[in-house]
Parts: sequence; C-alpha cells; structure tokens
Amino acid sequence: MTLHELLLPSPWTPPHPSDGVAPAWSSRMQLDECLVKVELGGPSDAARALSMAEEEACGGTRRRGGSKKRARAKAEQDEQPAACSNPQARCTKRRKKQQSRCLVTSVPDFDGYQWRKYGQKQIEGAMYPRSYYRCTRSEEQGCPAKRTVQRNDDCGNNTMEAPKYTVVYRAEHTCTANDSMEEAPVILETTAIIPATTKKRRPCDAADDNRNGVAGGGPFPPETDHHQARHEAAAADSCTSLATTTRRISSTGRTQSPATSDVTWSSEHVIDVLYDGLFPVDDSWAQTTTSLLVRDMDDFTGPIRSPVHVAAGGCWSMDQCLLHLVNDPILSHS
DNA sequence: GCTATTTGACCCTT
DNA sequence: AAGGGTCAAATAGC
Repeated sequence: MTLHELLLPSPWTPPHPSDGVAPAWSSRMQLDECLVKVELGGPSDAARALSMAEEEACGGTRRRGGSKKRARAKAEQDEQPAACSNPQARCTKRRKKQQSRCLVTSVPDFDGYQWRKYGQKQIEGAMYPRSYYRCTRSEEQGCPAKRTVQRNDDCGNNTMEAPKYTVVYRAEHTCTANDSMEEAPVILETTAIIPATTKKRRPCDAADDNRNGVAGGGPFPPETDHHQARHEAAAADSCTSLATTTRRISSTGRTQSPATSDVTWSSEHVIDVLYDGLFPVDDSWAQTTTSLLVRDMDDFTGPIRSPVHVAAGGCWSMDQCLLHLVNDPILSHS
C-alpha cells in the first residue's frame, strides 16, 4: 500500500478489527457501500420525473433550480435500459461503489487538493456542523472528488488541544496532477497548542488577517466553528511557521519534502520522516497512527505525492522546525 | 464584475 | 418520516 493510497481517495481498506487500535482512519463513519434497488419502472418514472421538472419550472412559488436539474438527470438516468435482467424478485445491485475513506486530522484544509465548499449542515447528534466540499476542478475537468469535514465533538477534551476534524473523502480525483497537486502547497502538519480564545470572528477579520500577513491568509469564511478554529490555528505562531517553512525549503530545492519527492521511500524512511525526523510524537493519537502506518506500510514503495498529517504534542517554534528540517538526514540530502 | 461562501430549501436514501 | 447530501440565490470580499 502506498502512502498516496493511504491519504487520498482510492480503494479503502479498513483497519484490521483485531488490531484493537483507534486508527487515524476512523471506521466509525460508515463506508458508502449501500445497496441500491434497481427499480424496474423505467420510462414511466422518467416521465414522471420530467413532468415534475416541468411543473417546477412553471410553479409560481420560488423553487430551487436544482430540483429541475436533478429531476431531469434522474429522468435521463431512468431512460437507460435496466441493467438487471433478472425478472425474479426485485433484484439489487451494488451501487457503483462510492469510494470513501475517513481521516482524523487537526488541519483538514491542507490535504494537497483545492476544494470548494458547496454546503454545510448541522448533523443530528453532532456538536458541530458538517461542511461539504468538492474538488475545484469538478467543473472544468469533471473531477468527482468530494469530501466532508466535520469537527469532532470535544467532549472531555482538553480545551487547549487543537480540535480534530473527521474528513471523509468520496470518489477519486480525476483531475490532472499538474493542475492541483503541484500547485497545492505541501504542508507537513503539526498540531499546535492553541490558546483558547473567546473572540468571535467577524467577516472583516479575514481581511485583517491578510493585511497582517497571517499565513494561509486566503479569504476564510467567517463564523463557522470549523473556520474559526482554522483561523485560530493559523494565528498560532508554530503552525504558521511550520507551514511556511516547509513550503519554502521545498521550493528552494535545498531539501525535498517527502510529499513532493520522486524518491522511492521505504517504510522506514517514511516513519522517520513522518515522526522521528520532524516532530515529537507524544500524544496518543499520533502513536496509534504511527503503529498503524508502520504495519500498513510494510510493503510501501513508490513516490509520496500527498501531504502528510502528523499530530505533534507540543508547540514548536519556527527555529525548532527549521532545525529539525535541516538536520534530518533524509530530508536534507540534496 | 468576478469568485467563493453561506444558507435554507429540496431531493434522495434508508 | 427522518436525516443526510446537494443545489443555487443571496451575500461578501476583492
């Protein structure tokens, strides 16, 4: 298994149940492999859907355009000949497997791809809303990749800890690498201890961040917990320093980030780079992640192109980050 | 004016 | 019927 496969949407292999570890790839989110019934209605359903669409188009009340569009899509889909020829009982068939995988991270935004948010919803029983993203290349290249990001409930957690987010990736990127992967900043994540802040962000704060030179200073959406946390994380010095440091060193070619390297890394290298070479690992999440990766990446070969998420237990200064990057024997070889 | 995000309604799946 | 996923108008920022 490659690190790329581990970190990016592709056929997902759940952790072995006998392992008894709490993996970074949480299995508590259900894999999207639900069965779908192939209705035998066919054209009549299509006609109904279409007429609904027409009805909506003429309706006096304000209806969302998406309804019509979706109804038409459904109609077109239903016009296709039924895939199942078995007349007996209602046949079922696995829906084209929507690949999904789950990642728990404290920095959900830095995953090497560019995403556009298209929705947010409060989920039943969840403390924080779930955000829905699709690949920014979805329109121009038809890339089907999507992801949802939801902040984990921090019940009982130390408020000084960076919040964790559950990121569920669905479908695989089909957009070409040079369009997204190479442009995207390669971030080796650390987790900073973020001072608790009670200040509620206002829309203008993002602009303030830009003016003040806060790293990652794109236009952050205001008000949501997710993005507020991201703001807070960006404001924490160590996070900012690490992100910019990693990117700068990578771009100068002085060292080669594992995330952009074409070098074939052994699992040993990967572990060195991910955990020992860069960051102290002293929280439980990181350690279970380590063991999981060590086991799963025994047969790891091939280039690492994806960013790496690592939780570190402390707050690192820029100097510390630089020192570790420069002194790392693997990273600093040129 | 363009682009990205927010938000509430709508639709689909279970 | 409930809950989750998606749409697109409205809005904000540049």
